[in-house]
Amino acid sequence: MNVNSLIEDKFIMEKPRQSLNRRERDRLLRQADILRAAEHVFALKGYHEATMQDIAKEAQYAIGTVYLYFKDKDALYLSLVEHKYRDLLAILKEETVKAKTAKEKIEIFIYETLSFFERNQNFFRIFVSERNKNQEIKVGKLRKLSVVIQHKEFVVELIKSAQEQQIIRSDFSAKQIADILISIFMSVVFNWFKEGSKGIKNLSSMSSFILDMFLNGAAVK
Amino acid sequence: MNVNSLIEDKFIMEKPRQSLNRRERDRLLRQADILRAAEHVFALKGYHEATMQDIAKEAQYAIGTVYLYFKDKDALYLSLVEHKYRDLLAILKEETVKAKTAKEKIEIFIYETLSFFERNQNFFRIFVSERNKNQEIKVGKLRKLSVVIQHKEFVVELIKSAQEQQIIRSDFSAKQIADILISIFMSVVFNWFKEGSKGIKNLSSMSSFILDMFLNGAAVK
DNA sequence: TCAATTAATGAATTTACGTTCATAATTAAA
DNA sequence: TTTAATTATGAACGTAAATTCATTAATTGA
Repeated sequence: MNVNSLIEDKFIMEKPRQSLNRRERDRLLRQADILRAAEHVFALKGYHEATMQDIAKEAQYAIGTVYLYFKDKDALYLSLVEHKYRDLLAILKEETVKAKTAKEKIEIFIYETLSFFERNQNFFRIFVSERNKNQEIKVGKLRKLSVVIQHKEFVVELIKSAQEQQIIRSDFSAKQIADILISIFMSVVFNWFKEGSKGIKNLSSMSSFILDMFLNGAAVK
Repeated sequence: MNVNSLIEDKFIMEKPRQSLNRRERDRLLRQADILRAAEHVFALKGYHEATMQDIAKEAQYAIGTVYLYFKDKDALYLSLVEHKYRDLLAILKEETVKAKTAKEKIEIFIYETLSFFERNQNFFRIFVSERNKNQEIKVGKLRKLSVVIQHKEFVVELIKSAQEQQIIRSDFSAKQIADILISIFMSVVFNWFKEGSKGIKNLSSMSSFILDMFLNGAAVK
């Protein structure tokens, strides 16, 4: 073992490492392809009625290929939900720190979430059904993802600090009120999507409607 | 054909009619058994993960028997949803006519719906998922039931008359606001069930919380 | 260019139901 | 009690979808 052989070795080692990295990149791109297709199909049909064949077709791969990238249907679905929630949470955290008051934070939360769903309409349907899954006693085989829980906790924290700042009523738990905020939000977004081209509301006016409804309710003042 | 033969005929006709009625009664009782079991299983597992075997077992019948009473899984599910919605709607209509103002009607609506779901906790889960089905683009094979639509329309009418009486804001459609009311309602009921024995709130206090939240929002006044 | 390695394919297999149906048990009629 | 009619049963069947795997295609390295 002379110096040369060591250099040689290192050189040899480097190459596979390089090509492995490229492979990994390609692999991720293809995974992303499949995730995009899955998002579309799951949103359209829901978890149970979406088939792996549907997803493979949408992604323009053979069905076997899908299984090279995801262990099974479950893993594919969970990976999808996880990625999207992660993106959403990252945005929310990044944007809300900029605000000073709790009320501003809630405003930003609503605006950024709306804007996220405008860009990810398909995911909105998955978000809704994922949220309902939390509400079932028996969640089938699909485990509750930690990002989903983190997202929920994030909203609860927003409300909690608003309660501390006397902006939100404290006669009910932050959890209860956070759920109500999300409920109102989903109801409005759903109607927005349903109306489609007709009721093109801009994000700001929708944000303020949701905030107004949440803070002040539906009564004539 | 003399008079006697006519009388004889009538007598002969009567008997089968009688026994048919008893049979029908028995049949309905057994159907009700199966519906009860189905309600339990569908609530626990959701439509897709509930199996006919599960339902048969819960009802303590063999699987073949279930098919003597319901054409298929779909028919069983739809029959269940239809029965329950019918009951709920009947109560709501009966009770709300008693009120004079639109606000009173909304109060009664909330109270009676809460009280219905207290008696039909299993059905609440089905109600929630049925409601989300309406929100899907592609509803699979399960058709949208007219009772479900009627229920929705009922709520919209409540809001519409409240808008006419200047109780509810009119800057958004009755439909939009009705959806928000239902959303808030479901969120609160869900939390109520989840808390279980801990947070035993009585119906009246919950009703007034929902109404207060809906009319006045979450802000500190 | 030519192995050799890696990735893609989709037919074949497995599995999990929904649904049917020949058989048995029960009830009613004679 | 015997026979006929009705109801219940669950093993067997069919189907659709998830998953696997032998084969083929593409890529890489020498």
